[in-house]
Amino acid sequence: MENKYDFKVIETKWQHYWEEHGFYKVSEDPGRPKYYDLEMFPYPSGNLHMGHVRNYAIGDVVARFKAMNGFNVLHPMGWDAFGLPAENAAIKNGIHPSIWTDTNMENMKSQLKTMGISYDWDREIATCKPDYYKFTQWMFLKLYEHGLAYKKKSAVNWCPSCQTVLANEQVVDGGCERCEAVVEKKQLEQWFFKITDYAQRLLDDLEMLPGWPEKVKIMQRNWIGRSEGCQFDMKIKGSDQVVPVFTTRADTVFGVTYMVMAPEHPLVADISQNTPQAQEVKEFVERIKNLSEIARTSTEVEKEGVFTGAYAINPMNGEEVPIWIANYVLMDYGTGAIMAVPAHDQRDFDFARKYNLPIRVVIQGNDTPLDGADLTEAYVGDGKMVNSGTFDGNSVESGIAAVIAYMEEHGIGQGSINYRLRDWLISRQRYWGAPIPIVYCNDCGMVPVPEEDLPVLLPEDVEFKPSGESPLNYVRSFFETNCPNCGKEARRETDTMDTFVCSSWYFDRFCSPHESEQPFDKAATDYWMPVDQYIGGVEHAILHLMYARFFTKFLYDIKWLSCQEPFTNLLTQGMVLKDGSKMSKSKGNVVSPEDIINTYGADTARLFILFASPPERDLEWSDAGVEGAYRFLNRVWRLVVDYAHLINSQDGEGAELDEAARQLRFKTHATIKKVTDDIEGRFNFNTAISAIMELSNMLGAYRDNPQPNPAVVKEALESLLLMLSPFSPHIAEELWQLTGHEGSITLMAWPQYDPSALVQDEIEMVIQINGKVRDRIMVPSDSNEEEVRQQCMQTERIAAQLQGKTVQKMIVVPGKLVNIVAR
RNA sequence: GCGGAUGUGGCGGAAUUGGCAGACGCACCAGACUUAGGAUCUGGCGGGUAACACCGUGGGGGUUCGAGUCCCUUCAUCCGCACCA
Repeated sequence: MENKYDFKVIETKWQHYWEEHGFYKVSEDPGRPKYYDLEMFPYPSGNLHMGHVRNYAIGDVVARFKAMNGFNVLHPMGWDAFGLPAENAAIKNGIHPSIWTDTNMENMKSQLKTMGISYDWDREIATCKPDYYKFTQWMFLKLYEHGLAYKKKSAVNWCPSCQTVLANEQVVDGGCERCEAVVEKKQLEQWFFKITDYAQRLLDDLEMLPGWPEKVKIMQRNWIGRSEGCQFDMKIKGSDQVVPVFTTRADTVFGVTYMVMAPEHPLVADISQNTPQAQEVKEFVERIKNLSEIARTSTEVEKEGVFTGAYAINPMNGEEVPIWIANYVLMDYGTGAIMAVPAHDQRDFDFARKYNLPIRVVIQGNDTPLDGADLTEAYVGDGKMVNSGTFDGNSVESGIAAVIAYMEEHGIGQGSINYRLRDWLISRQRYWGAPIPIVYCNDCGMVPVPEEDLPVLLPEDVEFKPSGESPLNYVRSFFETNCPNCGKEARRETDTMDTFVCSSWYFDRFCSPHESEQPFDKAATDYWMPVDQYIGGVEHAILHLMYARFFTKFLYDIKWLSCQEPFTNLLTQGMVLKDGSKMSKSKGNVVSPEDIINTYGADTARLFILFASPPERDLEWSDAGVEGAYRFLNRVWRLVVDYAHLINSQDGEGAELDEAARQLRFKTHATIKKVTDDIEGRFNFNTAISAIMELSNMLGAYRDNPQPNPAVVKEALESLLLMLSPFSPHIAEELWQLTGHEGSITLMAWPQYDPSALVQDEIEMVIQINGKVRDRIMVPSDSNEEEVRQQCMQTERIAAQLQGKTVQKMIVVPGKLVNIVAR
């Protein structure tokens, strides 16, 4: 046959056809159910990698499948286009970040187009464009207006060699990702978003997300880290000062033998003043301050501390206990100070043993020694309170409640909840980001830029410092401005926003990407939001997904959005591996999507990547596997070509089906059922594809039939192409046309199975003896249990096996098997 | 240390509700076609055996007529968090 599968011609042809006919452009249509299908938009690094291909192939199957099932599908794509690599490229190669980014976006867009994904490109957005970041700035202003954006001095990661602040994610193993210098801590004025105000809702509303992987929800729960306890004040002996402490173990308050404050605690200098320990304390604080984040907080580091010379008073029993400062107490959790109960907290125990501090047992477990001196480790289990005055005899649980109640009654302290979650530091001392819309005026102080003055444009003409320091600090025309309030000379904020801010609301923007006066049109988000299916890498399980949820809740609160959660269903796809590890330049195991698409075509690339593994799991790249996918598409091609004469004739309509034809029809409908269930119910594209392969195999074998039934073949082939089309759309289009259909397969309805075709006259039943398969029989599918029992005893093999045995029991699983229990 | 996941042929994987372990694909072996084959088609393919028997889902134990699937225990690998009071 001269008609060969020429993917290059076919793929180009249909990509142009789809584009010319605007197939994937969508608008709101109240008459149809909507479906918002979204893949995490990429950073425009310049080239697609296999992880992208996998992500977008998965998303495209969902989009095409839903469209064929009658949904009005929104499937947009854009660019998370601000960020450090562009700036590094500028420093290294002298290319302006905007040019570098534009070039990359263009390149990746054309690569995406060769994949044949059903994007509505009219909705393309890039977060680095003023028409977008204008509204990122608007988001900032709204948060500011509602008291959720604030500035405070904070310890940040500082790279002494690059002379700049680094984001947490830019610190790799305690060093700068760019120059590997050891990162230091530095106190700087920084902008924060008050995500902690939403901690409880972010936690509670995880319950509203049954469509999210449990794993991601657990990670978020742990990250939020809610813990219930109480907070109370410890008075400083001989002073009016008090130090609040937080504990989850109020029941152990009578076991307090010392107190610990974080070295950074603001009262440390005060209380140690005029004590013999003052100098030692000062030195210790200095030393700890200069440690890197890793050296400071790692569990590997041995606990150490110094006595401050001061004493605190336990409000429950009036006892005086020494106040220490130690490296194991952190300033930014709880109150930065703890009551130490070495008998019942392992960390306190370790510390107490090291510095010979007393250990007093106040919870008596079954075998807990009463004397702290006999303990070998802290006792953290349940038990009865002892040495605790009137509270003795309480269990841990009732003791906690009783002590808190007592504290509240006597004005000592109160029940309190702490979160591990911290406010979101959004300042970046970088050029390539959305400028923070704030002006500093000597008279008016901090003044937000009025909405009508947005966007605060990034100046184009800047000079990049080799040190990495933000060029914005040197652009007078940028930072010299007038106060929006009083008109006097003022200075503009030169920090830009973390790129996670840009990606916290882009899914809203996709609903109405061309709005110029507002971030999005409420009618559009009311129609499209929330995203029905969100797909991306699990590496965003916490940061991006938490920030996006926070923004959505905030926009809901200020009545801009009608949904409280942005993503109804979440699919976290696994990584693409080669030789057992993640593809990376340093390992030299990178497979380029461009090469694969050039050699085998997009249909093959997509098919392989979806077939090789279920989406959530890691996928091992295999060149041989790609060959296999390519061969399969070639087989389908030949199959259709071979049958072309048959299906173009109209013979055989309504004719009686022989056994072979009935089997083929059964397989067709069974496959439709299976593929539909696999895609819709559980996103198992690998098994869906294997089912399509089975149908194809059966159709291939049926070619040998001397009297084929054209109607049954036609139905089988059409179903095959329809089911293949979400996975490998180009070849499906071409073969659809080749089999005499007008128009595009993309617009066709998903095939429906006919339950009556799945009814069989006879079914096979397995016969087991003592749980082992010994024979199989065909029985009429309407046989009752008694008939099956009779029949299975009569087969030769079963009769032989049962020689000399007594049948004790028979278990019949209708339609499946019979198990004969014989001894 | 805590939390989570995974473990099935030579390989990727399937078995969806406790009911035929190994679908589908790759690799491999044999055959057909052919000047040729790294194309295509047909057949085979967990171990074991002449054929049965028998053994087999990381290891050990248990529940059950029946376990890859449920329970207990243990090992290995990967991921996340990591002094969170």
